[in-house]
This record gives sequence, structure tokens and C-alpha cells, in this order.
Amino acid sequence: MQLSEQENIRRESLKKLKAYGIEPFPQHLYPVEDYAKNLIENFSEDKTVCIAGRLMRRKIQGKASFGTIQDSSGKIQVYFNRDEICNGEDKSLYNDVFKKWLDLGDIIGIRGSLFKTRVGEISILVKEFTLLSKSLKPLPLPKTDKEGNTYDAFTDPELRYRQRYVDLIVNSHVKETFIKRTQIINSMRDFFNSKGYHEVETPILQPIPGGAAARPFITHHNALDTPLYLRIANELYLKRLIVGGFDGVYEFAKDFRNEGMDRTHNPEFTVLEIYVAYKDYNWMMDFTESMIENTALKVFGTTEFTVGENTISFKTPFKRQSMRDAILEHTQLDIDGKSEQELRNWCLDNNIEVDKTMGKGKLIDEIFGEKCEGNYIQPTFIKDYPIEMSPLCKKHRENPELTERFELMVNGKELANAYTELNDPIDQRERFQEQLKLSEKGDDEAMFIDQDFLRSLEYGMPPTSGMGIGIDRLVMLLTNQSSIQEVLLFPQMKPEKWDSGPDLEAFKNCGIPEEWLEHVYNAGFNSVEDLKEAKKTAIHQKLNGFRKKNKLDIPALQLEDIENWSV
RNA sequence: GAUUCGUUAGCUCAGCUGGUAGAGCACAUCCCUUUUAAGGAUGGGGUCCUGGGUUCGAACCCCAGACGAAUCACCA
Repeated sequence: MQLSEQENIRRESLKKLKAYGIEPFPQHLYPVEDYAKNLIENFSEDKTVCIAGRLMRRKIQGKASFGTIQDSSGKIQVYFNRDEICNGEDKSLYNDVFKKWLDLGDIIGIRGSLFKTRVGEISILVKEFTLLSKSLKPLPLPKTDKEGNTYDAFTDPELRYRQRYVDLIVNSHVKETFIKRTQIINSMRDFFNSKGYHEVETPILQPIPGGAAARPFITHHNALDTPLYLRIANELYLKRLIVGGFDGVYEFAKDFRNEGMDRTHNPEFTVLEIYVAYKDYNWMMDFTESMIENTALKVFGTTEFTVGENTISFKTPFKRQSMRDAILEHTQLDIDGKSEQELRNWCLDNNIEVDKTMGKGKLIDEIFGEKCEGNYIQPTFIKDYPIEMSPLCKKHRENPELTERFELMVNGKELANAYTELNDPIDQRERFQEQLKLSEKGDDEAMFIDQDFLRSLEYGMPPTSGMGIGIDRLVMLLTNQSSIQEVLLFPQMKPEKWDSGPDLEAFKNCGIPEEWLEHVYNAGFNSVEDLKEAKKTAIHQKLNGFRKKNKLDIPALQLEDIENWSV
């Protein structure tokens, strides 16, 4: 790996610091007492402070310098004065250590006192500074002017996601989003706990990937010599716990689905699922809307959110509409009593793609997805889904073709999904068998039969309502982010390709002299194969050209030298 | 998977009709004792994504590929 000029300069500074007697990566703790944000908010003249953070700006003006220290709470200006730092005749601590060998990005500790500059900016007069960690790579440092315009912003999404640590250092709003994310989850957790519901952990490695229709990741357990799947949902485990006697259980779960990736899909994502005994889906609608409203108010102090071009209100109550009415409203089609063939014909007439594997439920789902879903900007519960597409949901109390299921639509997308849970084990077994038929018909999302889950239902599960909500998408809505990658600290990316560096040993084995090994690589020959492919004369010219350009203090190569190499 | 766009200095980006690779910041050296996006001066820094082709000459045109982004498709 070739270092840039700036990286070399920093490595030189590192050597000089060591030679001077300063350990650039010391072991000792640093007794931090203060934080930038707090010092600025509670300014008190001449207060003695001790702070640590990253040096983000440095402006040297002779015997005085200004800088900015960024810690976990924010930024504060620091003022270095030569004679404050160096009491005696020896001014090297300022002239050399601070001015020459410290770099932007270094982590330092500072003791000093608070004051305001002539311009009125709260600053720390540095009395003593300690290098706590040297930074060997230059940071991309954006600048912001008085009007708030940012220059040289570090915006390339690929670099930002791959090097989130850099993104977090230089783009303060990014950190803000992730702080909000944690607060949202905490507030939901508090809400559930205040109702007495129990947070649990269920298996991520599952022998049967159940509870949803999705393509799973598959792995293998060596000792058991059996396949295991990364969970696509935790529903069936949580319901087993309701059978076991918990009244309310919930889990913030990472689920994994082996499907496409785009700005709303990441292979692993976070879902909250909650199951409450003795409740139904009507109760769950009340519960869900009040949970969301509560989170909005606790974390953001408002129920009104700007999402892209829309303003969305999470003020309760949310609108409720049946699937039949939704489709009727947006297409004038009444799905009630229609046969599979009638629905399929309607789809064909209305440019909705269908195929043979689609049953009645799937067709209705397609119609809703194509013609209705996008219209629901304000939070709306769409309820009473066709039975075929809800194999874990109890039949509707008034219409056996439907189930007691709702989805919460916000900003034209599904946010949450909930049922009055199916607890009749005989019905459940039949529904699984229906799924099996669908799967034989070619639906690769149809579910497996989980025998143990059926056994648990046979012992009796109280009437229960369950709800799942996509945490990543909820955070996107509440923080006005348009891609899931912006709310995941480390979104999945294609593996990065790394230059493994020169195989100098291989060069050496070809008879290339010691003093040339590194230069052969730096001149552009990455491997012995490269040398073999090139003409001897070309190698000769290229290497001597490299020698001349870099003013290398080694003898020029003769063509015979290269002919003697075994390349 | 399809389409479109992109890849030039550490960062953000210019680069005309094909004719000597540029700017700002960052970096280095020097000057400056309270600055405010960058005080002043000077300087170093490039595999123009890769490989072919066209051409007297390619960052630029053509072909192939790599990587990325956006849109679409897929996606309970």
C-alpha cells in the first residue's frame, strides 16, 4: 500500500514526537472533567477545565494559535499561546510539538481556563496539552461559513457508509440521526415496560425459518451437521412464550432476508414484535397509534413530521379503513364475492402483472399494492386482509374469507403489520398445508410447517394480538431520511477490494536486487506476472524513468540486469 | 436484472472543438500575540478507474470491463 505525501508527513511527525520523548499512543487514562457543549452552555469566566477530543481546526499566528476541539458533545475553540504553554526558555513544546508535529485529527487532552475572545467566542486558554492519540490519515474536513453554507462536504455515500467512523467525525448531523434512533427505541421500550410487558431474546439461528414469507440466509452447524437459517421473523417463538404464560412479550429483533438491496432494503434490519394475551386487533390498533404518538412526543416533542415533500401527523386517532373499502375507493372495484378468475381478469385489464402462481389473496394484494398503497400518506390502518395471504392470522369474526389483520400505512408504505393471532391449532395446521400447496405451485415465499409451533398451540394459546413494526423505516420517517442506509450505522456493502501490497519476497526470488524491490512495485509492477507480461526493454525504461523522477540514490539498471531476472 | 449518470490531487470539484493536467481547501517552508468559511508569501503533490482501439497527438472520441449512484423491477 502506497502512502500519500500527507500520510508520510504524519508518519514523520510521529517519529519526531517519539524522538522528542512524547509517546504518541500513551497507555494512561486522561482525567476528562468537561465537555464542549456544557462549557459553552454554562460559561463561567476563568473556570479551570480539563477536556479531551479531536483537533479539528488549527490556525497558527506566530506566538498564538486558535484551534477547535471536538469531543462527544460538540466543539469548542481552544487558544494556544506560546508563553502560556512554555514557561521557561525552551519554547519547543509550542514551536515544534504543537506547531509542527501535531496534525488535524489528533486526539489531545487539554487543561486550561475558560475565557471569551475579543470577538466574543467562548474559548479555552490552554495551559497544558497532552497528545492522547496520533492520527495518521488526513480527515476530509468540510468548512461552514457564517451563512451556514458548507464547502468541501464529505458526501459520497459509498465512502460515508464504508467509513462511517469518518462520516460521524466530520458530519455532525449524522451522529444526531443515530442518537435519535436510540432514543426512539428507548422510548418504545419504556412504553412497553410501563405496561408490564416483558422483553425477551429468541433464537436468531433457527432450524425452520418461520413467521414470514421471505428467502432466508442458510448456514450450517458443524457439530449437529444440520442446516440452520438466520431468522426472517421471531413471531413463532414469541407466540410460544404466550403459550408458556407470559401476558406480554416483545423483542427488538434483527431479521435477515436474502433479497434485493436498495434504499429501503438491507439484508439485516430491525423489527419490533410484540404479542399481548387476551387482546384483539382492534385493541392493537389503539395500542400501536398511541405508542407511535408517545414516541414522537417523547423524542421530538411534536406529532408533526416533515418527510420529503409531505407533512405527516402522528396525532391519534389514525384513520382506519378496510382493504375492501380501500380498493373500492381507489379503483371502483368491489372485491367482495369476486372469484379468482374475475380478479385476475381485472388485473389484466388494468395493467397489473400477474402470474399463474397467484391465488386470490395475492391478486388482491397486488391490486392494493399497485393502486392504493401509495395514496396513504397520513397514517392509516388498512384492515381485514384476504385469508390466503395471512396464514398466521385468525379468521374475521364476520367474514370467513377475511382475517383480522391490519397494516399501518404511512407515507405510501407499510410501516407495521398486526393480527388477531390464530390460536386454533387445527386451523393453523390447515393454513400451513395451504402454504405448502402454494409453494408447490411455485410461490417461493410460502412458509414451512413448524411442527413444534403447532404442538405448542395444541396445549392452548390465549387469544392474542401481535404486532410488528419496522424500526429502520420508523426511524427514517421520524428523522426525514430517504434511505435505510442513513439510519443503519453499518449498512451492508459489497466487500471492499484491498490492495494486498507487494509480494516483495516473490520479486526477490526472481533475482531482483534488494534496493530495487520496493521501487519495482511503486513503479507500477504489482506482481511477478506483470513483469513477465512486459517487454524487458519496457521494464528497463520504466524503472530507470522511475529512478530519475524520484531522484533515487541507487545505480541505474542495465538492460542485462533485467535480462538476468527470471521473469 | 434494466436504464441513465458518474469515476481527474488527501477532500470538494473545473477542464472548451482532441493540442503542455487546473482551482479552492488540506499539506510543507517562512512571516504574523485574539482569529472567524481562507491573515500574507512561496512551494510540493496526479496510474485523469482499468484494458484495448482511432489519431501525428486522447482526461476528452470508439469498444470492452471494474466500481459506484439514481430511477425502475423484485421485495408481506
